[in-house]
Amino acid sequence: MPEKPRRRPHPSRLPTIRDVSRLAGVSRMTVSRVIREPDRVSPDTRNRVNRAIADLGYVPDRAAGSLGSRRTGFIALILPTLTNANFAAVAHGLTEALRPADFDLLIAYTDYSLAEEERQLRNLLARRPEAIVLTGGVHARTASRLLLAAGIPVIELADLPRQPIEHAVGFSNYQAGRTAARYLLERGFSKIGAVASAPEGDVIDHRGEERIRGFEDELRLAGRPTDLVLRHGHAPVSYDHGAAAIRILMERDPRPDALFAVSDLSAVGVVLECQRLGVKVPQDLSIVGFGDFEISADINPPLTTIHVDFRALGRTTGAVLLELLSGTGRDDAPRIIDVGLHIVERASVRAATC
Amino acid sequence: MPEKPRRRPHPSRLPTIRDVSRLAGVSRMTVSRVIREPDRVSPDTRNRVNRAIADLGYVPDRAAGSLGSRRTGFIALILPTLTNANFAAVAHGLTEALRPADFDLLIAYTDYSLAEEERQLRNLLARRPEAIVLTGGVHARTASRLLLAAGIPVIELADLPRQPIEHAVGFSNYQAGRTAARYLLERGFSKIGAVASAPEGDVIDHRGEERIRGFEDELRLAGRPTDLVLRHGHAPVSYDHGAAAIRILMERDPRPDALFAVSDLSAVGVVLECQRLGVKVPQDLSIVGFGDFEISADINPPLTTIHVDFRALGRTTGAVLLELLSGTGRDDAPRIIDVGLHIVERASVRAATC
DNA sequence: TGTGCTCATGATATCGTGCACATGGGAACC
DNA sequence: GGTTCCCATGTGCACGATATCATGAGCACA
Repeated sequence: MPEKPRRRPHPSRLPTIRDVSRLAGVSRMTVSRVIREPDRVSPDTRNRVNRAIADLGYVPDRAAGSLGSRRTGFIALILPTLTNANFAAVAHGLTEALRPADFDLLIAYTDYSLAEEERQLRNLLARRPEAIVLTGGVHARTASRLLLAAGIPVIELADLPRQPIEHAVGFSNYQAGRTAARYLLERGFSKIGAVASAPEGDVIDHRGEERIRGFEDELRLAGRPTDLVLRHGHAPVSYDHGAAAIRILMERDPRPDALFAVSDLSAVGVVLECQRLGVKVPQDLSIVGFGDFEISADINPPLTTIHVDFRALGRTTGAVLLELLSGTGRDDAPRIIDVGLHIVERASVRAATC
Repeated sequence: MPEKPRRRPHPSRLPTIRDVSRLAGVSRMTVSRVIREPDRVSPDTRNRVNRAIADLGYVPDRAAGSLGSRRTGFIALILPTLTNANFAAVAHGLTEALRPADFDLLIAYTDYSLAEEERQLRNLLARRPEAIVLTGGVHARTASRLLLAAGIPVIELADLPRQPIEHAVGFSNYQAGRTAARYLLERGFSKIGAVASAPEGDVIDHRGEERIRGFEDELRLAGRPTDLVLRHGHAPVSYDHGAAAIRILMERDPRPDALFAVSDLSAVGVVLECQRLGVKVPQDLSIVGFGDFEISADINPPLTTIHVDFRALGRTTGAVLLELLSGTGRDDAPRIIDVGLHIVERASVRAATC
């Protein structure tokens, strides 16, 4: 028996599952099955329904579907910015991993502000994501509370915090800084400096700051001074940041003979400014960067830098997510995955003098 | 009188508007009003409800809300890629404009594939966006049909197609190419070349191809040959593309004395490779790019290029969107907005020889 | 005092889909 | 041949919110 008649819907509305069911002469539930578990519908009926779907141009409303199923298919992603190629790569990698499972990414960015992160978080929560991915490290207190109260998996990205909220996929920025310092120390440099951004209000590059902290600690452990570590400008850094910073440092006495830049973007700026100033890299100044951006390999000289595969990081995060979400709900032990990092040696560092 | 009792909800669920209404001793409708039109609720009641909201940590479920209100608050954005700084800037600009009106961006990217664009489109439509923004120009036939059938505003971005689907905010890539050619012709160059990507399957940079088409047309109108226009590699182009392309062109006889690169990324690669090859820019080779990326101003020599303010383009698109969506539904005349472009003269082009 | 208006609030009916359970027919089994 | 089971399909309702209309109190005005 057909379903009881309803008020005629507004004619300009998008077709609904009911329109399809009427056209195909089946119940709504059968249409729903054809879409989600076609094997459980007889081939004959299935064809009829599929034709009706095509004729009407029917596209299921996922908002409506998620109301009942409690599955929105959304994953929330909060990044500092999209204009950084490495963060964009994270988004790409995550999408790659998630797409086959029919998840959509809800992307927000904070411009490195904690207050903005919290605002974005609150906003995203209203869309009922099934998991939240955000850059790891420092969060506003209220934000942490919101994250815990949401009752969904939380993955911190790109840094392994000492106290992760729950899961984390990334690497130790602190160790990255120490690695850079050790690399320069081992090569016998004596006047080692660094360039980073300075905090401005709540706009702080916490991961960059971790790297510089590690860098300074390693210098101190080696009994070296840290007064050539320059914090200048504010996040996000870019070419101009490096250019301005190196101009300042070259006024210092003594001048640095080696430099770690908190980001390749800044490091590239240093290299280009050195070209203009007539400072020879690496003869007069050696440079190590972080991030291994595309441009880093192409400038002259190509940049020695710390490489992290951010796209893979995104993919790994996606894989962890799928595991957590497909799971039976048990086994929610925190995943802490270190994707590691390594130095890519190019020509911006002078060979050891010893 | 209180609402009729319901089955006790699952205890671990997120609080709903009903939980709030019970705690505050009001109806659900009143809670809804406190959130969306607080002025229409008495201060006393409003405070009670707000306290209940805070106590429970209630966050409204927008998916549920949109079912009734037919307003999802989603704007769909389809871009070729996120790893291009100019497209990322579009996303930023659009977000800026849309955030105050409480819209969220649903971002998808196609990797320059038309088939992928259509897939993404179909996927996005299931979220019932209130408008669709996508890069303008060429689309799959099915995609165009889907766009029209969706019954929502469609804005094409970053190119002004000859036949826009509906609205368009951007500039003429064809004119950009002609402008570049005219610029080089006026400066008296005789062996003018260009580098672009070649189509590969359905992976085509249609906007870049428009620029090259304009460039070639202008050369032809001036009676010049176009055999130094090189299509090489496939989209998206980057530094390596330019480096490889210039190596090929420098084998040609005659060699070009001036070059237009379809994108600054490629142009920067050309400049850097010229540094390595010992080709002097601009003395031996002059270069004009497109896009005015951040790196373009910082390399040596800095790049003469065609500038388009993509962030502003995003903001303008957002403003148009708000106008279209706030409107009464009438006045849906197509908006075609040309944001223009201009040449930024730097040092990569030799001064006129005449 | 009666009429009419505004204001604050509530009751009810959806919005479009998925879940849980019901139903009926046919095959399989002893 | 009766019982059991499975398969294909249908029914009813819940999901969490909003739109619409209803209600009653309070007030102004003639």
